[in-house]
Order: sequence, then C-alpha cells, then structure tokens
Amino acid sequence: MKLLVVEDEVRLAQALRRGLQAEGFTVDLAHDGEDGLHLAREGEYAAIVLDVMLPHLSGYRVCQQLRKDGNWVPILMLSAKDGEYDEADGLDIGADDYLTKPFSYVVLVAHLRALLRRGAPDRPAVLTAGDLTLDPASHTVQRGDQEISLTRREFAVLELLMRHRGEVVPKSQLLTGVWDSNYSGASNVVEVYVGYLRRKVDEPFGKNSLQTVRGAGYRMAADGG
Amino acid sequence: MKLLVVEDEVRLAQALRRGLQAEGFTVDLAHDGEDGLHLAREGEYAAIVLDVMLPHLSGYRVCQQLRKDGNWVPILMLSAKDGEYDEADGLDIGADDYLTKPFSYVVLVAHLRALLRRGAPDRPAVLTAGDLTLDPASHTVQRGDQEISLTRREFAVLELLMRHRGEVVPKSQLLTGVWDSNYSGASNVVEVYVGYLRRKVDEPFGKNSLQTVRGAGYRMAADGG
DNA sequence: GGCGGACCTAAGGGAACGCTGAGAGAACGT
DNA sequence: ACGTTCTCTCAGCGTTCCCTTAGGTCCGCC
Repeated sequence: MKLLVVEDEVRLAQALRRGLQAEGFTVDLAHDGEDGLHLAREGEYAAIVLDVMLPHLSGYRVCQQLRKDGNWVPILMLSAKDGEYDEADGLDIGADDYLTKPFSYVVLVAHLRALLRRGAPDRPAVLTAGDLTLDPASHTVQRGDQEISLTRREFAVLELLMRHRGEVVPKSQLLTGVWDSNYSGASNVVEVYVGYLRRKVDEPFGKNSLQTVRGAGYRMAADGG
Repeated sequence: MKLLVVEDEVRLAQALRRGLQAEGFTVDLAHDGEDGLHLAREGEYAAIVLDVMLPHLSGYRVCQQLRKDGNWVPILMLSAKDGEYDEADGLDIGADDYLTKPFSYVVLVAHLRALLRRGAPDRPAVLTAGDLTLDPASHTVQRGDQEISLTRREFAVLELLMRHRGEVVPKSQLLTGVWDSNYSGASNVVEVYVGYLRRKVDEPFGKNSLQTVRGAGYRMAADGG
C-alpha cells in the first residue's frame, strides 16, 4: 500500500513518513507542488496526503489538476488553520477529506484509514475476477471460499493486476506501482513475485489466471482463469 | 442533463423522479427491463439508474446488453439487499456503481453526481474488421469467438494494418512503424511476418483478410476477409 | 511461352525472455 | 537473542521469438 505525502515542512514530512512506514505503508515524499503532481501522475498511490500551502504549485491546484486528468485517487488535504483556503474549497475541487493543522497524528491515521477503506470513488470496494476476490480493506484474498494468505508484496502485485483485470500491465508499471518509484533498474523481482502468486493463487486450484504476455507484461484473466 | 430511471416499484420510481427533477435533472422513467433497454438505446442519457430486479428483463441483462452494443453510458445499479445478484456480479457485467436497497436518497444523489463527474469511461479502443477483433489493452486477437495467440511483432504488424483497415499500407511504413525506424535496408521481414499472420489469422478460418497489393504494400480487408 | 521482379515459404542460429531454485540479508515476532 | 518470515538477487535453464538466408512461386509484361 503506497502513499504519497506532499508537504514542504521538512520536519513534519519526515515525521509523517516515519509514522506511516511504521504502520506498514510505503511512503514517497514530495516537497513542493510540482514534484507532488509529477509523482502522483506517475505512481500508483493508494492515497495522497496533500498540504495546501506549497511552493511552486499549491495543493489546491495539484488536486484540481489530478481530477482534471481523471485521476480519482483518494486525497486527504492539510491546511493551516487560518489559511486562505477553507474546507469548502478543498472539497469543492475534489479532495475526499480535509484536516486542519495542527492535527494529532492519530487523527490523521484514522482519517487516512477511512479514506482507504472507502477506496477511490470510481473503484469497487472488492475486486473480483471469476471466483477470485480481493478485498483491499480487509487485506484478504479468496479463491471461491478458500482463503489465501499472501505477503504484503504479493498482495500489492495481485491488487494492481486485478485493478486492471483483462488488461496487460507492463512490468515497468508493476515496478513503479508496487515498489518505490525510484527503483534501481534491472531486476526480475516482478517475475519472481508473479511466480509466487501463481503458486498460491493458481496452481492449487488448477487455474491459470496470471497470464504472461511475452514482451508486454502480465494480465489477470478477466474471468479469474 | 437527462437521466433514465428503470425501476418497477412505482412509488420508489416516482419519488426518485421528483427528487432528481428537484435537483435539476430531466428524468425519464421505465418500469420494466424491455422498456428500459429500448429507451436507453434510443435516448442520449447522461446516466442510468437501473434496478436489478425487473419484470421481463433483469437489470443485469439490460446492462450486459447495452455494454455489448458498445454503449458505455454510466450505470448505477440498485439491488435488494438479499437479492440473488451481488455487487460483484453487477460490477462484473459493466455497471459503474452499485447501491444496495434500502439506501438513503442523499447517498444515491451523491453517487450519481460522482458518476456524472467522471463521465462516460472511454469506450475500450478495440479495433475490428468483420469478425476479427484486436484489443490493444488486453493484447488479444479474436476471430469470432476464437482467440488467436500472436507474438509481439505479429501483433504490432496486425495492429498497424487494422488501424488502416481498407487502406494500402506500404512496406516502408510497416518497417518504420513496427521496426526500428533506422532499419538496415534490404530485408524481407515484412513479407515473412505477413506470412506468419496469414497462417494464424486467415488460413485456419478460410479467410483472406491480409491482401497483397503488388508493388504497393498490404491491405487489411475492411470486412475482415 | 519466357523473362524479370516481386512475393512467399521453410529452416535454423542466435538472442531475448521468462521461470525457477538457492541463498543472503533485512524485518519481524516471540 | 533467536528463529521465522519476508524480500530481493543471482545464475542457470528451457522456451520462444526474431531475423536471415536460400531457394521456390506467382504475376505482369514482352
């Protein structure tokens, strides 16, 4: 589960990162609006924590731009309590939730979890492909009635593939979507993890849902194999 | 902004109509699946609210049929909470959002607005020529219902030809379009690959879609052979 | 019919690609 | 602190793909 934190106050940003990583998230940081927008466009984030006051490009604009792109990733906006932007504005431009500084760390995490549970508004809460179901909220995967236990990485890979079920997902997209975006080039982690998944999700059931499309990437069979 | 509400419970239907009209929408009503499908095909609706349980033709089937027609109008499905169809099914057949009865009116409007804001999802960019279809997203090719497995190069060549179906594509264009643009001169790769394609796409089906235009190039028959 | 050029086909070497098992190191839980 | 689990790298292997070569075939034209 990868998050993007866009926050210019270095100390706060670092604190958030450490805290969220402790909660089990992967966290990317951006320190201004331009960076943030760029990362948000490239990466597959589960949610974005976005400060309103930012150098170069306000969080306000970043959010607006993302929505205009058709990117409906959940966004949690942060604002100084006496900021020139008020809550109504934030929600108007498509933010999903809103916190006023100063806020307690616990409150932030709670709001974030609520956001993630709701998921991106244009996405079903539970992903399915035939008799295979994946529930991001409860972090569970089932083939029929049989529960399958996956590690964090395995889960993330499967989730991304299922979000694009029926489509080919290039390895590069899996790398940037599941691993840190600034990942050192040559590696075959993706192949390895698809292999792991096959052993857990397909082989015990005689299925073939994780398909290799040679030279293009991997595809989750729309019917679950 | 025109909406279609397909709902057999008269009281609920009327309530929805009144409520939505108050929000400024124009609302058409249908009370069974056949009516609904008919109206949906004729009218230009911004979105459709579709009950699952309907006389004559279930909402399930209506949705399926519309998608099959290539109609990607946003659909919000409604189901009784203990209905035989569950959320996964609804989303499976191409609904965009899903509500379980009973729902609050406010929630319905919120979901509807979210749907409208998103707009109709891009219709899948599938290339067709007669009974031959090529889907770049899923990287699949079908002749009728029969799936055909192609290599990357074969796929690229066929895609390029199908993008210009009915037109003659010179060999030089195939070379620069599919192979590295600065390709070392004399070679007959194109002929070889057209040959491969014919064996996979035409011969098994007794078709002749990949036509040679002597001295000019190749042409994908507009009707798929 | 014979000719030349354009096109087609079969076959094979080499490279690219993806899969797997083993194992080192980090993270985690007890 | 210890064992377990997880994550990732590496190297080897088999498969598949790609392009080339070398002929054969078709077509239009004289």
